Amino acid sequence: MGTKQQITERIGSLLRESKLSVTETRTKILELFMKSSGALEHADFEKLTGKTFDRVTIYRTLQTFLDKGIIHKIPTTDTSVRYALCKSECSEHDHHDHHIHFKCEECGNTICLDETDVPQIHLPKGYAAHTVEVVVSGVCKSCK
Amino acid sequence: MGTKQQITERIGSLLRESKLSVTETRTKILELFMKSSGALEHADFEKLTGKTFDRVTIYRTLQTFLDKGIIHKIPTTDTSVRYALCKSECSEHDHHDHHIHFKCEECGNTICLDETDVPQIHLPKGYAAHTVEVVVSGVCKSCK
DNA sequence: TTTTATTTGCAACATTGTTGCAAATTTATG
DNA sequence: CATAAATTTGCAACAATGTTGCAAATAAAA
Repeated sequence: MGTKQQITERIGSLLRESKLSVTETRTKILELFMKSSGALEHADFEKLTGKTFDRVTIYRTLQTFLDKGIIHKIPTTDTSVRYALCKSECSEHDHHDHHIHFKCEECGNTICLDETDVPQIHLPKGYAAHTVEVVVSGVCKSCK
Repeated sequence: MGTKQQITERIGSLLRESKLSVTETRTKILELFMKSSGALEHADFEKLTGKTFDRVTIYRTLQTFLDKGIIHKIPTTDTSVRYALCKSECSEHDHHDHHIHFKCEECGNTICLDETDVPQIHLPKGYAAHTVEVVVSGVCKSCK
């Protein structure tokens, strides 16, 4: 984890690497991602920051992070959109998140299982796969 | 496929089997599902029916169909919710849709690949899987 | 420190989804 | 087939979520 100071510095470099200005909103939101054990959705940021930031700013910040390959979206069957930090190998035009996602039916948390590879899918003839998204629902380690 | 007459009868039985009244809205929406090659989302119904039905009625109809196991949801990374018909083996408390979903990046269509099984996922110790959702993006047969 | 570029917050709006209730339709009953 | 009972529908009103333009504030560059 590291001290608060170290985290702030790490966030600073991450933003500068992505050619983004280092602002309070961006720093705070990245901090929340790093502290969190799982994926976050828009509403979480308003709660966790106590409405310090405008809704619009949060939307725009998340979009910017997506564009720069800092975070990725996780598919859901409801209208919420969940986001999680990408691994360091991701960049603006190249996502390398070849992991699956796990949603716990008990605690509601969604986490990235970074060690669990996305399986090979054997598609019918004529179909070309580009990306494969896997979301497993069940009971997580902590809730078992 | 069958004649219009036959489809209407099939829909009637399906609704009665699920202990639902046979109404115009429900018949029309099921008809659209059966005609459609892929998954549909709420907005499609308003378009396809030419605003014949109230938004609220469509929401409630889709929810009812979900509850009865007539349709299922497909996960997405945006705020839209996509629905598709379940296979005949599904019932109110028992879904048996063990297939993957394919979203074409060209035509935007989402389809159920009924012959393609959901792969076994080997989770880390401590995790219990309940359902596995797989959505593959790429280029479909027709767009290739 | 000043200039320039970027980001933020506000207002206003668009879209999507929900709830209560009266009217209309469907199903059950005599 | 007519009527009663149950269910479904449409409307109005609201809540939540997401978007856009623009002026003020902040960060980066000079």
